[in-house]
Amino acid sequence: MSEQNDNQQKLDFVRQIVADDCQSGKWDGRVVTRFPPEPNGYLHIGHAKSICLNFGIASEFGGKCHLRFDDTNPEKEEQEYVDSIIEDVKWLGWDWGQNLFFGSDYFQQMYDWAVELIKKGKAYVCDLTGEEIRQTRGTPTQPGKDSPYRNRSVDENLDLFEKMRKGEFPDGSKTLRAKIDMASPNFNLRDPVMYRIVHASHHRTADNWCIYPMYDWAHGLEDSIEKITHSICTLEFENHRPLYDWFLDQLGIYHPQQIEFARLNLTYTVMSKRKLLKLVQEKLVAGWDDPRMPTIGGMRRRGFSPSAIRNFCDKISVNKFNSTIDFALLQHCLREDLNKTSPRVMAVLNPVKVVIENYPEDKVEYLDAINNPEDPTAGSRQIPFSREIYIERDDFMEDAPKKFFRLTPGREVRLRYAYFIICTSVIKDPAGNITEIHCTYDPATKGGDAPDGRKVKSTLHWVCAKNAIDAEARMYEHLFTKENPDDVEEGKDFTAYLNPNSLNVLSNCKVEPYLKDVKSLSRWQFERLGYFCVDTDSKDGKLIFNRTATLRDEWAKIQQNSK
RNA sequence: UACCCGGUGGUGUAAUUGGUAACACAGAGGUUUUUGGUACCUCCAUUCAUGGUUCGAGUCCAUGCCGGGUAGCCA
Repeated sequence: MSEQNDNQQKLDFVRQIVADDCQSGKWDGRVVTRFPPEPNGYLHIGHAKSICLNFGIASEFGGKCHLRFDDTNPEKEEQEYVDSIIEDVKWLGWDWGQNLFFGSDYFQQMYDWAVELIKKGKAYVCDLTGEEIRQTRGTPTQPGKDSPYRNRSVDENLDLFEKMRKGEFPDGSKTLRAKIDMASPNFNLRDPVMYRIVHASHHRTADNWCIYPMYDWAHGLEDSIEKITHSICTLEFENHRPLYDWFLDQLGIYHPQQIEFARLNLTYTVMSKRKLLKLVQEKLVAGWDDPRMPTIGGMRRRGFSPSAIRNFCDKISVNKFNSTIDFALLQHCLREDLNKTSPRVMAVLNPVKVVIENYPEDKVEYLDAINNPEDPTAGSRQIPFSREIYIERDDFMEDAPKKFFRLTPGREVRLRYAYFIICTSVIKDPAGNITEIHCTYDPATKGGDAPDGRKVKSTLHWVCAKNAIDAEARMYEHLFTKENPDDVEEGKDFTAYLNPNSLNVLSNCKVEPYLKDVKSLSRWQFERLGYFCVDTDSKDGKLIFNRTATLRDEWAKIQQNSK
């Protein structure tokens, strides 16, 4: 058993079940879980919760976790999704070893078991149309009606089922149904469909099959074949568990335990595949990996690290009731990791030129800058300094309120790793916009400390004008303005709450020359601004950064509160 | 109005399984600081309601209230 359990750390209810089973020897000490995505879309942060749960349990209890594609619906599934899912799970840092499986590999076995159920008189071929099945299913308060085909003979069922498989019937003309109880209070037991006829080519089995198993029939069999011990799924399958159990019991085959947990909800985001697809299709975002999307691909491109996501999944734990996690918790996990791992660098997003009047015209000197104060092994680098530099426009105010500590006429501030400067004058264009700020510097403060011990209230980041590299920064905010975009008013849909400011492109940024050869997707902290990640669109000569997250910002809070 | 599941601070999870509500996030205030970052400190709930069992209930029982899920030939 794992260290975590030896230490008697709090176990969530799923892990508690697994721990109890290990203790009682229910599965002979085996722990086998699985992550079973349908390859019909991209993975998102909600899937990450499930992935971390299943792979996490396997690794903590010395078991295995299978990656299994539940590919039983050829009309929706594609190889492209299989590839992206594999990439995403790997990126998150999980390893399934040899245990990569596909539900479609079990089609023959499933078929044979269906035949067995027919022989036992537990399944029948039904000629009702979809509409008729719906009409005879009954309502919550009324039982359904038996299908007129319910009592066909075993031989007839066997014959018809074989013909279904051979392609002798058109799509939708017949189904194979389990013969259970049309009066069951649980709809799932009102003679559920096991097979439907679909003449569609499957991404793996091509045209070998024209009948495809339904989820309820297929899923338990897949679990059984793979000798899964704990089949963990989301809450909406709770009502399906009796059916999961029924199929396995009728067949008398290996029977895993299904356990349901609540799916993840996050403030300011939508999680359903349908809604995410709509955002992509209607071009409300740039694609599945748009950095504003909660998809794993989007988050990767935004600059999230796998460990930030995994820590987040640990912290939220799992439970059986619906809850909505504050986006701020995700952000906290992100910053916690990025703070420790991201090299610091200086970049000016919204530049204004500063001329240091008493600094020699042609001089360039190199100053020592620490790469990461949280990580001594990250070392330091040399940054160029000269008479003209850029600072952030927001770091200067002509008429500053008392709580503004930054540059303002007559006040001394520090340029990080460089010198103290004092603003002496401001140059404006005819329209009144500031074009240059003139300052003087104190040569004795080189490196950022005054030998006489005098202090300054603030430190500014800057970039040497002569050596600066141009860059673009894509500034992101929440995709939605509303905490719960799913909570819609009459006549609106969730897209009504899209944040018009969710993307703001700054194309005139200046970054220090150290960033010349950055690698795609590398993560940096721009001092005093936030964490940034090199976008996949970034090229030599055209640097593009995505703002992953801002730093916590006291000054922004003060401004906000004074409004 | 059928069946299933669930209710602990603003949010998310804990509570030695009946022993006197803990941790984290958010928020507020403060200390430190060459990032208004980081780190650190302080403050912020008597557990949906009402009854009951008990020396003792967030934990057990009853009733009620509230929330979620379920009527695809989707998963």
